[in-house]
Amino acid sequence: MTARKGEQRPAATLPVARVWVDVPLAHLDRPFDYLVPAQLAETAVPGCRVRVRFAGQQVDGFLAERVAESDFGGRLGFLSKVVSPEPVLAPEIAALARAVADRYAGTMIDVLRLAIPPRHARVEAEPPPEPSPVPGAPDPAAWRRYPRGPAFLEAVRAGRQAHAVWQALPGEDWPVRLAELATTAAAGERGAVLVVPDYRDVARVHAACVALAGEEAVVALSADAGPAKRYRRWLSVLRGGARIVVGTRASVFAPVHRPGVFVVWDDGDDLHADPHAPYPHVRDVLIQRAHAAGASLVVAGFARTAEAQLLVDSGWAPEIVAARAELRVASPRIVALGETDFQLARDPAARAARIPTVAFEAARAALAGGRPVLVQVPRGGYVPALACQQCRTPARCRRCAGPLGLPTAGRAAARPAGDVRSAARRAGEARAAVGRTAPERAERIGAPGSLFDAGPDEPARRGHVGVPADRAPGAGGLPDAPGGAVGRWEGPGGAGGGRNGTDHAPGGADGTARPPTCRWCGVPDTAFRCGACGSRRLRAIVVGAKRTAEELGRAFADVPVLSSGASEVLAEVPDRAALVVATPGAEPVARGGYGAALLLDGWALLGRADLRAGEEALRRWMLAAALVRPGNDGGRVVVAAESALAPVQALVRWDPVWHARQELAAREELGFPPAVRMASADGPADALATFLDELELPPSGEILGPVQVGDAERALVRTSRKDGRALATALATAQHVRTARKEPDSIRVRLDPLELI
DNA sequence: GCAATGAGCGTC
DNA sequence: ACGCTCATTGCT
Repeated sequence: MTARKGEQRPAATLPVARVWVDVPLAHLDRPFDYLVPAQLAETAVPGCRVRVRFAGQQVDGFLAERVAESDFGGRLGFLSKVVSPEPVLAPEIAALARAVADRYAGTMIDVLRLAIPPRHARVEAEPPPEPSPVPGAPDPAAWRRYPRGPAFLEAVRAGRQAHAVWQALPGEDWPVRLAELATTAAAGERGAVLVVPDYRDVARVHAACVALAGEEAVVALSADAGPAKRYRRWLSVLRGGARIVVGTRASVFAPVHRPGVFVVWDDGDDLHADPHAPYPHVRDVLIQRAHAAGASLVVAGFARTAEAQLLVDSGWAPEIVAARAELRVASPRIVALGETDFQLARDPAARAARIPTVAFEAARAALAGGRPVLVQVPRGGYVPALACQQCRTPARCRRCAGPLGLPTAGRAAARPAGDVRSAARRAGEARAAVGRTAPERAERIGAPGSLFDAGPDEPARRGHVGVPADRAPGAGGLPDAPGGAVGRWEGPGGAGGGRNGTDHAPGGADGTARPPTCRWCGVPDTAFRCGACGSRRLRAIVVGAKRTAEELGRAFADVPVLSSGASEVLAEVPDRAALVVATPGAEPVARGGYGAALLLDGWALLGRADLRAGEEALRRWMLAAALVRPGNDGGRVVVAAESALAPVQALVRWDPVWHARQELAAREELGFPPAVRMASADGPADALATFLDELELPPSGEILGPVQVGDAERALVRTSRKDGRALATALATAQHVRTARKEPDSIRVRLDPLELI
């Protein structure tokens, strides 16, 4: 397949190959043209892997397309070699990768690295699989518990495009529901991609799909398989053998033929955010892909994210939720125990474990009935944040609403407030809040003209503009706003004096010498006052529930204790009396359902220095509580958290929709994603400063920070949603400039990063 | 005044 | 890791 030197002649037809070269430089993120030598005319097919000479080096690349002529002015080189004629880059995936790269201010080749697994020559030489038999459509009966469920399945069956945000009932056998969706598509000779957080979920959903659609129709793609196995399975999808793909995040790019339905399960799980550049999120990629492919999409989970709520609010996706009557039948009985309700059990052993009566009794009853009891304990290693001493609402910066923390010696506290710039300020308007001392600033926060005011270019009304489901989710690429423009965003106090708006507290916050400091913008807050209850006292969140769980084991001395966590994760536990201690995300499934669950990780989850802390706590609680039997079958859940808190109320009432609405409203008020588009930029101080200087932001653009993060610095950049595309373009352009200049330092850019501190 | 040499740069 | 440009050097 190698072209020999000297005697090269271009192919007779379509002699020009457009090639994505595998170089890491942002400013080279475009195809380069090469001549196809006559002897490679047949093998140099669109989508194949090639090697080309690029700047004197041999580099890998993907052949995007063959065309008749080039518009390059200079002399073209020849392709050096066709690595393999296998067309691994399907046109659909190429378009998707381009859109994802643009959405995340990254490069095509970075996305292709995520999308296309490494080649394995021996596997490629194996004969292609037979197309799998078309399965029959499954029985949609279980979907009748959800009013719009059967209609959605019917749309998938008929090959119509439909979107949905689905909240599963507690106890729902969701792997089987996902298998039904996939098999319904496969029955119509369409493909399906089911994306789940981890390999345990892959195994469960794969088994469910095999049971419905047959072994040959389904393939499991997850990173834990070796390279040969991985490539073989992926190839079987590419070659049309398997119609249903079950996998973890990278399978969003699986080259299924004629995709009919995409599903992301538990979209709030941070495993759905790829840790490799350009850090795409499964939900975003599937929204884009479903739209481009005319396929259906389900964003699913027990809990609902603010992002999913936005899809509903904008009219992009109708919701699939059960009626309250169904929920009453399915839900375990859930109670919350705050500190005030914390009545210790009389039993001496339980007393030693500091187990409240209600929890102790719930566990005792379940164990007496021969059923396992789930005990959810926090993982170690959460960064302690500051919260209100009195009501434990996380303490937030009054200017940018970032999380407050205690500065470690010699670090973030030193950054002056003057580092904060906004596009508006650059344009010449002096803005009020910048560079003032804290009390002065506090006075100004609620006033018009603060940094958080919606600019003149923002839409005047809050709210969403609904669009028909067949409309583009965003102009020309990934949906900047699924369903178009979303209303304006404002900071604290923007509209009518919000939560933290009018505080003007004298005196120190907690009596310490070092004032609490915002982890985002670096501004110290010498006059903290809780926005929720008005208290001026702060506390650091501390955790001790792991020990509680151990002591609980002693309280039930004759019951076996099983443990599932970071070191060893159990998939399933036997259906008999046992204490199952698990960290969030590692809860084993109990076949008949747990008799009870004790959720002891409340403060650790709610106290995380993360804007998603509440949503994340609810998500993890619901995942655990969903494993418990219905209340009328004795199922009990006890959560150790203050019942006044929104996530706790949402759990007790099993109302993920109510919580998601609140969460989204709060993000709109505070100026967090998904209400705004935000990016983080990390790098050495000097390089970052230059990078930020050169950013050409849209009018709504604003820079927070930088603040010190470890050895480097981090800034946050945000714009309104409608300027999301412009933000990504600005960041990409700034990266192009840097790599073109051969700057030695690199700046890491992430859009809408999940962890924002 | 101009060839010989080398560093830097773009990259088809 | 090549081949191009452009600056510097050294010789007539």
